[in-house]
Amino acid sequence: MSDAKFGGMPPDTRALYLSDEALKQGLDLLFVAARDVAGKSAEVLSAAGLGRAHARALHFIGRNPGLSVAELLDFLKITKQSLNRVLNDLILGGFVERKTGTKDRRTRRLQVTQAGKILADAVWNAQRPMLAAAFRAAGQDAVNGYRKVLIGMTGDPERWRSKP
Amino acid sequence: MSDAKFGGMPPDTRALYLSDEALKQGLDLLFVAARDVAGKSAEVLSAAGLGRAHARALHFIGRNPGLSVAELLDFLKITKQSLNRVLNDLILGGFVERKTGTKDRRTRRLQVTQAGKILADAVWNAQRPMLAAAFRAAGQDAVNGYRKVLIGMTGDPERWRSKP
DNA sequence: TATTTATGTCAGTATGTCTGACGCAAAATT
DNA sequence: AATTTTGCGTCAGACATACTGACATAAATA
Repeated sequence: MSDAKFGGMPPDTRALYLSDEALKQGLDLLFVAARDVAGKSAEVLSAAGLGRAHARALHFIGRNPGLSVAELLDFLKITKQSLNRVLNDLILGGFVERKTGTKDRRTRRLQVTQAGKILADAVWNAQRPMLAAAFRAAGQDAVNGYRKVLIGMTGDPERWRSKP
Repeated sequence: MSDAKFGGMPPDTRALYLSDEALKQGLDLLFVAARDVAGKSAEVLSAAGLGRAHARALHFIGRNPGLSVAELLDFLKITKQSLNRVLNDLILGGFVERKTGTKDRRTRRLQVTQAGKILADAVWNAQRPMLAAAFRAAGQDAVNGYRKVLIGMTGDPERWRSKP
C-alpha cells in the first residue's frame, strides 16, 4: 500500500514532480527568489529615500508608460490609499508624472520622468544580473519551463500590461 | 547596426530569451506568483488572528522540524527581534514548540505542535492547488526548468534545510 | 577564568498596508 | 437635463511587519 496517501488525489499526483515535497520546494524557491530580488531593489532605493513599495510602482510604471491608476492598482493588488502615498512620494521626488487622460479625462495616466527612468534603470541594473545569470546558466529550454510554470500560476502576463 | 544596444553585454545576450524585456517579464511573473501564493495563505491565517509573517515561519518550521532559531532567521532574512514577535505569537497560540537543544543547550529547537500541523496543513491546502495545477499543466520538463532557473537565482535549496 | 555564541527582551521608530468616510469632476445612463 | 456611476484623491486612524540599539542570560569555548 505504498500509494495510500495518494488515494484522494488525481491519478498522476503520484508522479514525483507533483508530490507535496516537490510542490513545497517549488514554493520555497519562489519565496526565496522573490525575497532576494526585492532585496536588490531596496539597496538602491534606500539611497533615494524610497522603499520597496516605490520600487514596484516605479518598475511597473516604467514598463507600462501611460497606464492608468486602476491598472497599476490591479497589478499591485493594494488599496488606492496605500498606492497614493507611494505615488505621491514618487511624484514629489520628480520620478513620476501624473497627467489627465485625453480619451477619458477622469483617468490619470502615469509615466516615469527622465529622473525616474534613471532611478528605475539603477534599480534594474542591481536586479538584472541575478535574473540574467540564472537565465543564461539554465538555458532557453529551462527558461521556457520557468515561464510556463509561472504563467500557469498567474495567468497571461499580457493581462497586466496597460491598454492605452 | 541593429545590435548596438548589445555592445557592452556578453555575447549571447542578444538571444531573445536573455533580452531585457524577457528578463523583466521573468521578474513580473516572479512578483505576481509570489504575491498571489502569499495571498492564499493570508486568507486562511487571518481567521486564526495571524498574518503572512506567521505563515512563512510556520511553513518553514513545519518543513524543518527541530531547526534552530538561527536557521530560521537565515531563511527568513529578518532580524531576531522581528522573528521573536512572530514566534511568540505562534507559541502563545499553541502552534509551535520551543525546546532547548540537547547537543548544544544554548539553541532552541523549533517544531510545530499538533495544532500547528493542522493549521499549516490548512494553509498548504489553500496554496497547493495553485502550485499543483501549474506544475501539472506545465509538465515535468517545464517544472525542471522552473527549478533550474530558480535554483540559479537562489542557490541550492538544501542550504536552507535544518541540519540536526 | 574570560570570551564568545545563541537566544530572548525592552523600547522606540519606519514602512507598508488597511478600513472608512468624504469630495470632485467626468462619463454614462436615464 | 437630471441622475447615477466611475475614476480618482484625500483625511484620519489603525494594524502588521520590520528595523535599530541596548541589555540580559545561560551555555559553550578558548
